[in-house]
Amino acid sequence: MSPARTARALARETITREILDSARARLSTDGAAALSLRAVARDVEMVSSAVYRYFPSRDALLTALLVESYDELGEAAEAADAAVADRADTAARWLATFRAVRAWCVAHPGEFGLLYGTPVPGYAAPRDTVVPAVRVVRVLARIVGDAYAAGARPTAVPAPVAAATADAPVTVAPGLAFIADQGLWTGTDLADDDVAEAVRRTIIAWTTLFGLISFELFGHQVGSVADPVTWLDEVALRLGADLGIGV
Amino acid sequence: MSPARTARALARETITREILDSARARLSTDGAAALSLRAVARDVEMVSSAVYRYFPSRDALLTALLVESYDELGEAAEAADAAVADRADTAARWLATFRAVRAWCVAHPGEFGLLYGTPVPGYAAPRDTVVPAVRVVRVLARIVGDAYAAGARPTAVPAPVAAATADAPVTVAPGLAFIADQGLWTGTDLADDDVAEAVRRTIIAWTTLFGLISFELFGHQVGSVADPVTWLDEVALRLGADLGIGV
DNA sequence: CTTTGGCAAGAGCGGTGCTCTCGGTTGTGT
DNA sequence: ACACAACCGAGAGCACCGCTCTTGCCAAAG
Repeated sequence: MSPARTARALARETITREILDSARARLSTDGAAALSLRAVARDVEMVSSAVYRYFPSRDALLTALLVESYDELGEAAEAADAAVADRADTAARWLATFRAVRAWCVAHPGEFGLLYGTPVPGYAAPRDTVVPAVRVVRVLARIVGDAYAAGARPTAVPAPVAAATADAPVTVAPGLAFIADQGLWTGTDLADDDVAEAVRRTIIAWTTLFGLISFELFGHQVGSVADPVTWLDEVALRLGADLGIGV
Repeated sequence: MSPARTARALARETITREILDSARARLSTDGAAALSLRAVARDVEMVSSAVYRYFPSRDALLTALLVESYDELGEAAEAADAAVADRADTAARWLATFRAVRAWCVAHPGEFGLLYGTPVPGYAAPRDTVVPAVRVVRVLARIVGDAYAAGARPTAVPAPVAAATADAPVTVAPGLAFIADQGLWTGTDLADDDVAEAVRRTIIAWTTLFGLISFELFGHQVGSVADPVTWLDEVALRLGADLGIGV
């Protein structure tokens, strides 16, 4: 960017990219926990110690991969939503987002494992990763908000749930605070109860979507789901219908 | 068992147990992928090569841990269901099972990572693991079957879902073949459509339960869910209500 | 032209899975 | 009672890993 594109800066940029690409390739074959800095070094034909000039530690490399992957996934979700021409067709946007998220994860199983799988043992993701991490659920929330602004409403709470949670405290409250912060749901004249209900179901939808993909990629669906693609479509429809999307 | 409890056989049994226990402890601290045979050897105060007398490879040790953990989790689920005195109260059994599954997973995060997290890179689970692996979902299916035998029915399919899947092939068909095989849902005079719907929702329920626990244990709920325990209760109620459990 | 600093290379430390060999112990058939 | 076989723990060794430190080269900046 700013630091005068000298030959040296350019070379550094190129090599950094090569390292990241090789690391992501290794991610899919070896898994995040077993990501080997030496193996990456061999791939880019450098000595292992040289890689440390670009990333001060294996953890730093992991963080870079984490941010890059979260951003790619979020970008894919946002692009899929934005590609639906009829902005009022929230059902189509909802389905497109579900499909795009799954498609990215299936195309990048290694990165998915890094993002949502077993945490890498001695590694804790730094703060920088939370913003890109919520991009996907932000897309979902925005679609819900648009649907409600257009008059849609969540379906009624099932009677037993309503009875059991009548005087229970709202457990999800801090939950999607950023929804309010970022004004995703302003413009909707929802009652507070409807907002709470919508937040709950949005979180459930995201949780289920993650469960679907995780089961598929980690091999827990063999013999129980014939076709993951149509299965995901159907579940997406059901979750959307609960939210009042797609009437 | 049968092979005459000689002093040697007894010692072998004891040491095998010690190795397994140490390995499971390490599982929680280091993660499944980084499980080090040398580390468990140090824990049981043996030389690493000696451990190979008990498990021919690290993979064999992993398989043993996998089977043992699946069985423990399945046992916990079955015990929770069985502990509900009023067998007709399927809602209570449903909730108890959800709670027990979560409780076991929270108490055994390392084992959970092994069972449901990122697959260990060079390791593929052998056939022996599929039987214990389905015990949990079997418990859920049995409860659903009991509810339907007592007259419960799944709630109506949301209109948009019904419309979209009207002429779509059944994608989940082979799915819970073992439900029919093991006669979990005999005694219910369900229409074929209701059976298909119930199978779908049972799978969705299990998928969502897994997603909930995974998000909680892997740190994707921070800031979005205040109290995982009451949140799980509520989601369990909702999923049960969709299935017609808990009217 | 000199100095600063980025960068590749290599040696070295302690860790890993796994194999092989060497004695000592235990169980068993004669 | 003895001998043979099976078993088992210890140790050395191989090739790999992440990471640190030192050395020396070479381009960029003054």
